[in-house]
Amino acid sequence: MELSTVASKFVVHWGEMGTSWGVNRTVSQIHALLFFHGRPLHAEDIADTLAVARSNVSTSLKELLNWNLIRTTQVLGDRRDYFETSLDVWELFRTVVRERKEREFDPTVRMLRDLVVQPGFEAETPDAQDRVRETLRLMESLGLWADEMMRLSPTTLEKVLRMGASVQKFVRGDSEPALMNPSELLPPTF
Amino acid sequence: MELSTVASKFVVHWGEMGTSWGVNRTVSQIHALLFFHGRPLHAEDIADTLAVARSNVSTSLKELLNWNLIRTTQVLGDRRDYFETSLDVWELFRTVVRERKEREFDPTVRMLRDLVVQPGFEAETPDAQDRVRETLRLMESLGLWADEMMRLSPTTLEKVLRMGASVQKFVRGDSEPALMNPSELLPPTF
DNA sequence: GTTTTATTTCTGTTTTTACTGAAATTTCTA
DNA sequence: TAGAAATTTCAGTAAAAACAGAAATAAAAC
Repeated sequence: MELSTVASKFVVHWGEMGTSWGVNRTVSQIHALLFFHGRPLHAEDIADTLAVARSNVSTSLKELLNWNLIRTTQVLGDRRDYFETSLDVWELFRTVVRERKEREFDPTVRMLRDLVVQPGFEAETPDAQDRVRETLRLMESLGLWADEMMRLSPTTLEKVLRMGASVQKFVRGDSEPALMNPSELLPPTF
Repeated sequence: MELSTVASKFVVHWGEMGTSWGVNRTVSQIHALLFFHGRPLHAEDIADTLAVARSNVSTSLKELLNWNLIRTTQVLGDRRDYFETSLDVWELFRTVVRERKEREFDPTVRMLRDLVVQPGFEAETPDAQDRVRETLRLMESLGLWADEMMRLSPTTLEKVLRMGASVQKFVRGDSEPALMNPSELLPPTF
């Protein structure tokens, strides 16, 4: 498959940023490709389009599956696996946040919880103890908040965000606050 | 300087996580050390304590300065530079968010803005166009929101967070919503 | 202005990560 | 169940990042 200039720019940039987002270039390029293309692709197609080794694609797809960012689909009369991603950016966003929280955040919270109950902890200076406890408190608040937010439906999440930004404009007199029906805060499963 | 078991565990873990947070081990270990220790240290002291090369510390300190996570201080009668970090976790948190946003987020927003006005863009399928525009929209909302949030004082920021988590518990009937005086949402500079 | 002290820069090494291509395995098909 | 098609694993290579130690530079002291 041949990429248009626009598609190519999108995919290449996403790939470059991927490295600073904690995944390698190929992984984020593949995801960008699937997202932009909008329809399922099989591994070989991806390898051709991005000009990377077939095996590299295999590894990267497995990683994307682990991130819950893609899923496999089947095409009638074709035994190959096809891969697709959600086309809803907000859902993708939620998935990324959830996964990154689990990998990059939760382990530290556990470490801190562990630390403050260790026998040696009380021997540290009171100030150091306070700082560690404060760190734990911050991370726990943040984690709790993120969990709640990620529980919201994409639509609601978007509104909460816009409201958050607007509340402050309002207090500063820039505009009216956004209106929102609290019942929308109910999780989508309700 | 000899680290206690607790301090060591804190520093080592922070260093490990650093790699998944986009900075290298030494950089985040140094920051963890300065934070835990709570008082200014000079480069050699840091190198000794962490058992890394003096030159490595020099590079890492420069990077931490770039991140605005540490600053230099002077000690009377000592020509060496001493380094210290803010001891307020919330302020540190704000700094990290601000910096990461600038490096890992804003460039992509610019790319997307650029993309949607490129001549070739209209030639893409309507669905692909929509997805890119939606991505841009999401990132712009998120960026705006983050900017607003990071403008708040640490104390207020903490309250907003707790409130955010509590609103939803309330709608689900778990508890009363947190109370908050809207005037606290005024930026600290007011 | 020379010596001492502190810091940075630079070069080469080590370590880690990403990737390729081939081989092995699995899965389907006929 | 043999063969073909698709996928994964693996071993080796390439590329990138982190780091050490030496050399160079800068800053202060004498």
